[in-house]
Amino acid sequence: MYALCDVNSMYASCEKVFDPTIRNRPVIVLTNNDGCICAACHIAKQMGVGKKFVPYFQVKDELEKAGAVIRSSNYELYADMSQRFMDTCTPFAPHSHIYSIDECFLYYGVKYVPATGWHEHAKRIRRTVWKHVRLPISVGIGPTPTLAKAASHAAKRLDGFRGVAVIDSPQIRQQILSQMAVTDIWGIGRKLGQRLNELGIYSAWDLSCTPTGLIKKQFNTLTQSTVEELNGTVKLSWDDVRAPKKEFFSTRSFGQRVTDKNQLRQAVITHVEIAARKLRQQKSLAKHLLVFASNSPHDTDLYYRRSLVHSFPTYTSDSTIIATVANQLLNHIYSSGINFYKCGVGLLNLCPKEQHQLDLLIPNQDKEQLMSCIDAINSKYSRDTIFLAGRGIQQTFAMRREFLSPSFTTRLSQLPVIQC
DNA sequence: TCTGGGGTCCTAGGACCC
DNA sequence: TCTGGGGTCCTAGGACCC
Repeated sequence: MYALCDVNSMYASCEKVFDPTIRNRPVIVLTNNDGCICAACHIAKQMGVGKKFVPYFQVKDELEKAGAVIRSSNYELYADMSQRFMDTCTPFAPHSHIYSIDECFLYYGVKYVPATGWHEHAKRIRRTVWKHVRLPISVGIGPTPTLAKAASHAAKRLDGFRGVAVIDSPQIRQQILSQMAVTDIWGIGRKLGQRLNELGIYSAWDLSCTPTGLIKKQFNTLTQSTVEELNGTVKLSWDDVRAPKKEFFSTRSFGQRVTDKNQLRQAVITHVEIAARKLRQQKSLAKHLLVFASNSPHDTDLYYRRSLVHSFPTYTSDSTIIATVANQLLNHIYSSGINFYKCGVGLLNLCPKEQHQLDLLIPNQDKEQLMSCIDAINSKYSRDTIFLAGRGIQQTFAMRREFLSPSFTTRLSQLPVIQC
């Protein structure tokens, strides 16, 4: 069996943990640069405000009228709370996999059944997370990852489940899938949903009843696997769920437009550090580096976007080597007179470090010890303890975060204060 | 006054080669 | 001069997820 533990409105819930004054109010959290809405607590949802990913300025008045509390994204807080959540969930199963900042897959193997039964087990996970971390979660359990996802959807959205759903019989499977739209299924988005609707397939249950042959013919094997998973056949094995990433990106829009080459360079180097750290964390090496920068399509009719790909002579995960190349590529990407709005880097074409074939003629130039030393120090203290000088000491392109809450759990100076 | 997220994977199509 | 097949590599853009 598979379980999916999922924090309800993660960012909004994190904001409420250390601020009792907003617990009974609608809370909205914005994306980077306070651009769009990215989370709304259940009170906001009930009031019908806080639709995900609409630009904030477009709904600002509406939110004000509803008396909503607005918060900027506080990733320091969410990342720390996420860690606590994961640490609490993972001991409940022999295998676990962190799927995203607010979701965690648990895998129990094929035969295992908890002594208390699945339902009680799920409730225990939920209660424990609430007790230890004060975050509300949903737990969905099912025989395949896709059904666990569907169960978690039911646990969160459907009446009568109260945060816990277990798909352990054909009846309950039908009951849940019939109440879900096809687009509520993991892997079925807007476009696929439209095409399925045209075939008369509206609910998840409709899809599960569609012959897989037809789906394979009209769509692809991936969608076919989804249908089989809905019917209880495991197509996404535990290894698939945990498959290593094939590329890593770090990109961000600026708080203010950037025109200065040096500022753009600092941003790109920052992204190199972030992407390279992810790469090393996965114990992978990259063959290709992509660097891009662009203006905003909203600013002007003349959309400017340049991206370049560099192929390293040998696979690498060395931040200094990657940064040097990124810096060179930037010379061809930068153009004066452009109001840059976004930039980023990608590390592509990865291979596992232990499978890497060394080149007979090109010596390996990765400074592996230096990189692991930097990673060790930065993970022990702060990400910014040791960094490449090219990133700059005083970055002037900082994000706009007008409504930022304190980093309650990660900065001594911002610890919550209880007044008696 | 200004304000429009971030990440990963896949595919179609073009360029080029033999 | 035009045409044919098949392969690789690269790029842009689409689709999906949170």
